[in-house]
Amino acid sequence: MNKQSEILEDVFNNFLGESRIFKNREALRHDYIPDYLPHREEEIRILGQILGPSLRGTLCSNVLIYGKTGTGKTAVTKFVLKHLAVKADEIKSPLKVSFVNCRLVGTEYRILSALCSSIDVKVPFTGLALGEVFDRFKSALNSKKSILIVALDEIDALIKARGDILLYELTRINENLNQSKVSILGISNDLRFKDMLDPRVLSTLSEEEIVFKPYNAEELQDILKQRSKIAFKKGVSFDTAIKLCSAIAAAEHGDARRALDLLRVAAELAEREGKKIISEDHVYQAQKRIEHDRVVETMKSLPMHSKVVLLSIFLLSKSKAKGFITGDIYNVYCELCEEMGISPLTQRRVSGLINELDIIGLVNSRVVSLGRYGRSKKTTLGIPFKVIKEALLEDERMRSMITYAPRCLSSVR
DNA sequence: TGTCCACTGGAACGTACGGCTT
DNA sequence: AAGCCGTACGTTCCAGTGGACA
Repeated sequence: MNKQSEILEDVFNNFLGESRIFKNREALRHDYIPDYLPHREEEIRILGQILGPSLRGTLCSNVLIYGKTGTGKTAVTKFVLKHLAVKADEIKSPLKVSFVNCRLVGTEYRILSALCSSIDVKVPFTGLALGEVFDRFKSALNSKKSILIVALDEIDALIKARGDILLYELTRINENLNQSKVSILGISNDLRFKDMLDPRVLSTLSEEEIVFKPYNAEELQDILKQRSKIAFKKGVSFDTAIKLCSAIAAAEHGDARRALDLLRVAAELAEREGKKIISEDHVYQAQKRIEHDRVVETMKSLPMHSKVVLLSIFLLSKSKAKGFITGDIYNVYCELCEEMGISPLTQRRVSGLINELDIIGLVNSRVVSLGRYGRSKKTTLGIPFKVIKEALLEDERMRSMITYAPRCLSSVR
């Protein structure tokens, strides 16, 4: 066996052999639902009280659950629904529960077909009109006496993509049912979600509301500690890593998902080094890795012109100037387009593209007035220069332009 | 105090395209 | 296959604007 074969042999054995760190890697994934959810007793109790009446066969109120990402909305809901289903089974109550993630499921059709399958109605993958599926759903409900609790996770994705027609129909469904009843539980992390709704839908949907507050650093620590006990083997040292992960995540909106991701990636890095100690350094490395992956992923999905706009801002950042107005960016953009042989969009459109880049966090822009010199948006890169550079290098067309020196740059204010 | 810059951002409209219905 | 519809993306037009400067 030569040297290289030995190296690979080592690497593979590392994976095949038992992990030195992980006992149960899954426990650090954010979709893992543990038996106990720290610091969510109050929310669990409230949701339980709202859904409780369904066990007696009476209709319970519709609920809207709000909160930023990683505040435990989905976990608490799944936890309560799981216990509710178990209890219903115990007392032979005709209660059914259906949990659908609107963003993952995608289309209205698939949401409806998921609801149908939860009450044992079979519908084809495709081919039926929406109305037909809805009718089958209703008649199936009408043919038996039951209470159905429909949980729609990431409900804002449904509204943004399709408007609130399906939601409207769902909130009205009880008017046409005489045997069964349907309660809706909506989960949203977009706080402006309510503004997008038809007022009639909103008033029906939000009979009850629960708001999930972000976790603070101490609460995040408790969550990580609890998961670590399940995830890591004995003798693995993770206390300092947990403190740092919690502090980082608490500083950014108290997102438990973020904290768990950090810890998981840090642990994987430690594992790769064959260590049993997850150090602060591993956490910092993990932070970089996650940030890098996020930027590369978002950039991949960007339309070409958005990439060119981003490249323009990147090239401007290379020069000393700080904060560039739309006119400057547009000049560089036009030059790049010419150089790349594509026809440029209008300034109005580019201004819109900058706003879109701002929303996804790749750049920061704000409207400023320059007095005599007019009113414009000042834009800067929203993430470290190096990260953007790495991400741009992964795109073939952008790679060749990354060293380009725009002619118009000397005129930048 | 009024002017005027360099845009912003809303609105209406055009075009291309994919999916569904007929 | 043809027609229809909704959506995405882009253009054109234009009223509105904050504040430096004359």
